[in-house]
Amino acid sequence: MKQRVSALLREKLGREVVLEKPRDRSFGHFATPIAFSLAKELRKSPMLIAEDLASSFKDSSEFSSVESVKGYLNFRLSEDFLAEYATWALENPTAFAKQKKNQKILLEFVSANPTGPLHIGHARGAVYGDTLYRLAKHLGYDITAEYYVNDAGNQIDLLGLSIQLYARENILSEIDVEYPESYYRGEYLKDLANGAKEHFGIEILSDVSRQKELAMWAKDKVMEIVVDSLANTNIHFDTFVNESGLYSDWDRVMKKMGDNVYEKENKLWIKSKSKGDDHDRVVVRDDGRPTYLAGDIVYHNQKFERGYDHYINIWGADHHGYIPRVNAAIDFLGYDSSKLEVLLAQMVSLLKDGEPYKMSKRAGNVILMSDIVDEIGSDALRFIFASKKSDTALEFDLAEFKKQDSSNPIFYIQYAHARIQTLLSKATVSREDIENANLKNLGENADTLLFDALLLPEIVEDAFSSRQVQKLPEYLKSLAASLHKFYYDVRMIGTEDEAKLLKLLLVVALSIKTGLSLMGIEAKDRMLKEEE
RNA sequence: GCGCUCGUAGCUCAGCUGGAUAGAGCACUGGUUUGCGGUACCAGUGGUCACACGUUCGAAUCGUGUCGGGCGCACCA
Repeated sequence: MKQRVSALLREKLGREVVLEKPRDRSFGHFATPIAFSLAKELRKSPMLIAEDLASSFKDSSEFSSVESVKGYLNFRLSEDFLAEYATWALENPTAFAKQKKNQKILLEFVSANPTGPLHIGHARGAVYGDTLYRLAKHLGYDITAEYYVNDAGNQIDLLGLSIQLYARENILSEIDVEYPESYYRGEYLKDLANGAKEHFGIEILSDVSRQKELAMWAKDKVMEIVVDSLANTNIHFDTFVNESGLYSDWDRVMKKMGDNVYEKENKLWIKSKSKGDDHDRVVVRDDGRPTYLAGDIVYHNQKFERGYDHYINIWGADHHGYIPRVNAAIDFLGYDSSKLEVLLAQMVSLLKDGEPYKMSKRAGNVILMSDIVDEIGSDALRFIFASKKSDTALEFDLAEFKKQDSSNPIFYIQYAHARIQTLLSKATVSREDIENANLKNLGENADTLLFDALLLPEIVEDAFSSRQVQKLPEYLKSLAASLHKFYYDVRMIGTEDEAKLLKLLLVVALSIKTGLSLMGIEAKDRMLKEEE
């Protein structure tokens, strides 16, 4: 709709026009302050310009009125235009708000180390990434969701060690097991230790020389746990790339970097400082082991060789200092680093009884994503995280998070959808009558609701292109509110307008359902009643 | 110290490519059924948009500075 209106304006004025939502709906559907910016050039008062423009739209069929108010230009779409659009949407529900973009995007997110289950901090990036993915898919982008598995390096050795330590104390009942500070703890080690015992035999639990073997087996098991808990939240990946599989390409990639790599102190460095990084960075240590960055260089080379138009990485905010060196490496490889967009998901900090609650994988007191999902459900979790702007640090109380009442708007939205289904089931007219009804002369309230429901395509486009996923839940909340209000203001069943009013509700339901599905949430047809 | 980022109602957060009286939910107060699930609706209380200066016809929004919070400043991932 908005596109249509801007196109008309562009034609008329020969320039791009900023369209905005009027503060008050009585002003119309769209508004523009264009007259203010024209005032200077034309040396006329904004009021006069707006008047002139308004009268020039008198004959257009898209608008029922175009008015100038205090220099603003307010547009009201015609009933014909809205009715036609709504009818089209109902006839093509799967095409509603869809587009066909011509761009191949690689989206990498979560990419948590396979050393333990996902905790609540990972959930934020996971929800954010998956929502972006769904939006992009709907908008017709050719997008791939990828998980980078860091299955090489110290943390994997540590996993093997941690399993053995757990087993020695709890399965082999050794006393005086000494724990280094950096080992992992947590319930999941128990399952891994028992699983290893079954798979390899009990000896592997105490044989230090087999730590590596144990770790390589365990990290795959951990990945199964991770994938499983993501799936429980409706998050799926198209591809997984293992760090350990990338190093066979090492020599070729280094050659590609040319003289941007040099040797010093028996280590290998890249000249990232010349690209704005604080220092040059080590990629291979003097004992020959590659650093974390080494893996990322090979990985990003592989990404760019696969030939996408655009790359998005979602990282935790604590990795932001890492961006310059990765960009430097991409440039050195001969690719355009501006094609890589890094989105940072800010930290999630927890409060428990009003006190900051420190999670640490190594202390074993992490709040697992799967625990929260068990407790409040995937829908509520997704809604909460998708509602927050990703670049704001988030703080919440654990108790608050567990509440399942109206303080969580997902229930409010679901209720709106369920309410519509109830009304439809009580209809005294046939489904066919409803679908064929003419959406005209609905009255002001209904007209407003219809317009709100048809706004979804703009929201989806905006939410994705600005990477501001929270715009979708915001919209759904306000649409649900409009619906609830409408329900109280207007009686539908049994009235002579029943068919067209229910058709209007079908449009609202379509928007809610489509919007929720873009957040990985399924719209409910009925709410479970409390008590029996 | 340097870099990134945030600072909007008691709380959790929207609004930020400058534009019409600063929004929502929660909390608090008071109301709403002869009407389709009251898990809802309506109304009210509550704001120097951290502070200062600047740009502008116009600033929560842009710029500079100050203060405050978070994160980073590894050959850890």
